[in-house]
Amino acid sequence: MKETTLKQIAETLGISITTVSKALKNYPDVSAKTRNAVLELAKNLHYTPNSFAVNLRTKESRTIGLIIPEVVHHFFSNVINGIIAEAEKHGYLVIILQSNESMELEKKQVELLLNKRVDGIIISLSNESNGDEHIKEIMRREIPFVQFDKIAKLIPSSKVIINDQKAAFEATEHLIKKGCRKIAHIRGPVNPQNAIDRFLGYKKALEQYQIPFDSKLVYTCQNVTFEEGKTFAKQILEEHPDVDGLFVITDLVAVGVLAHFNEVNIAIPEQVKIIGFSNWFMSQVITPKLSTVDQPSYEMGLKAFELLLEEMNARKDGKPFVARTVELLTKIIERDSSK
Amino acid sequence: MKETTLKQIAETLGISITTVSKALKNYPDVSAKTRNAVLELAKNLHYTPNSFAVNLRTKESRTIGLIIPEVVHHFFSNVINGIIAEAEKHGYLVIILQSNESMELEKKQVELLLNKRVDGIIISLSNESNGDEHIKEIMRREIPFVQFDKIAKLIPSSKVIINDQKAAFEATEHLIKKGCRKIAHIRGPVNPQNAIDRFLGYKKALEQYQIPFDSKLVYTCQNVTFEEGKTFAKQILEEHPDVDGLFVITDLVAVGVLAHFNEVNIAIPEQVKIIGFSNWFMSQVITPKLSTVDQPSYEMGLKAFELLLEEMNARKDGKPFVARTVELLTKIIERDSSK
DNA sequence: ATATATATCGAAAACGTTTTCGAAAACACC
DNA sequence: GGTGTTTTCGAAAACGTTTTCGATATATAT
Repeated sequence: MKETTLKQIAETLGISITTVSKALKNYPDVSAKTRNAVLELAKNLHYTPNSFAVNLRTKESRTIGLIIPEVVHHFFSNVINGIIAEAEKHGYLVIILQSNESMELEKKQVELLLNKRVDGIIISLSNESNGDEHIKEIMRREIPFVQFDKIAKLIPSSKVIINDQKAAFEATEHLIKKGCRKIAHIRGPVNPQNAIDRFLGYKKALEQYQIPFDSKLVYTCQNVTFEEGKTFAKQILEEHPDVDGLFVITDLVAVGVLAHFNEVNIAIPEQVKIIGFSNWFMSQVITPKLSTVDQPSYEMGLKAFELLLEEMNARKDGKPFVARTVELLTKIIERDSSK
Repeated sequence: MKETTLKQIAETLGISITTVSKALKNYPDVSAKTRNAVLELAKNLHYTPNSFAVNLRTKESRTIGLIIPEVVHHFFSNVINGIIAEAEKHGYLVIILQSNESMELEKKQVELLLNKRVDGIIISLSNESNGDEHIKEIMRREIPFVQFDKIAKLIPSSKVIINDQKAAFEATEHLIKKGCRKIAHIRGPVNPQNAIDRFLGYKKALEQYQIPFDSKLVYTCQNVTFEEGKTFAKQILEEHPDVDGLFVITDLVAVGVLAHFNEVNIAIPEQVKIIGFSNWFMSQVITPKLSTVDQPSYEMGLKAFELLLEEMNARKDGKPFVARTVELLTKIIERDSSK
């Protein structure tokens, strides 16, 4: 029941371990005869190289690490999908860790991956995190490293992002063009770059169309949940019953808003028009169907791995590597909630 | 920029590698003085053991493999969540692979994981798969192995399941008790055990309440998608306009059904009552809210890892190991679609 | 025949750790 | 000062692979 090794093959064939290894790896300096003998015996014994030994020798494991805030999340699970698909295509496996939006956990997990000596790391920062020591440590060790979506701008790694500010601008503009004049914004938490950028985009759109900005109309999520959407919907109705437009940080929260509005019979889109962000699946299923900003999640994962692969290959060949930032395009999707 | 090794520490301290190793692992046969010297130097040099070498020496990697049909799936992403949370707690990392419901891919991925020499494997079978050679190979090699949800009954590994037949029975019974007398069933694909069991549960409930079973009322999914739900909804209305109850293999498809019924203004639950399966998040968000069967997905992941850990530990200690099957409880959730 | 080129092989080092086992040193006791 | 015990250390093997480099052996050319 023992695993087959090069040694065993060598001994039964009466040749050296070296030759067996070379035969299996198609080195030119082994005769066709011995090569065939080795290949056949290896096949019969179901030989597969011991990856632990290969890792030690070659100093790489063909495994990368991925840290994301939440697995159960339409956007992130699509990204995961893109990453593992592309990674598998290139012979890499993916270890997935979840930071639960906690900086402390994220720190531990970076450490775990570094100790594990993965060949590269892809990360989307937790809301609490922003280019802290553990992220810098990755750069210091020169581990191939890609950030996506929630990034630390100042860390000079490769990045895959969308233009959050532009997308938010367009979403807000969409509401304005539909006739909204008093537009509230439910924004994400204070820290994450994309929440900030989306807020700025919202503000910029108001400016451009000469609608006065009112900070009272901006509500800030803590946990970015369905329940928060419901709560804010209620609060908005109480504090600003004349709001006629609403741009929400993400569909999950927007759906919470819709749920509450439905409960209290607010007419949508007649009284209030709503647009979300990220194009979650359920947004096309809810009544009324939610307008949103489409974000190419699968493609983001794919690109993130591509960039990582670039860096891994460059470093292997000792070539200089310059970080790249890829910006993917978003698209306004108009549905019933803003008609 | 080189990594610190035991050798370096040993040389700068003028002692042997052996002693350094022992000091770091708290062996009793090293004096307090040398131990402290080692510990301090190790800390200063940021020493972390080279996991590749440790893997080779100890023959374990503290990494497990997980193969699931689809990452972007409410049920499965919750399971992933449970598994990686529990694994991390016990110092294990998780490599995730996705079979895309393809047996061919699943086969390749099992091979990948075996070659990688993971310490254990957790799997939920693809629809095309059912205890074929690649699964048997895992057992043959005596790799710790747990199946969950979509299992091959005849493979004697540990398993985490729900009682699909009983749950389906209860779902159907629920419709009957609400007054339904002509109940259709949209079932899953032909192969998977849980689709079969749910179908059997449906049939059994009809029998028990003396409602004649009619195979014309059973529709079989190919891909288990939202679109399929819409298609079947249309088909059912055409072929059996007097259907008054509908039990659907999973919420995603049931939501598709609801979407079509909403479009053509079928009154739900008045004309047709519907119940789904798995309690997807969106089911409480759609109008009308979908009744369903709650399935403890996170807990399934957690239990799956627990069982795997049991086997990994037993095998490490050379103890005999007997596979266990854990059955988790389901619960009918009554919402508006079956009121 | 000699010299040169080519084809085929294997010894050995290296990757960095863990663990066994024996040796040396220190201590205790009478 | 001899004997026995305990403490502390290190040599060496082992895990299984990859790769360098030198050694043969064979073929080619002069």
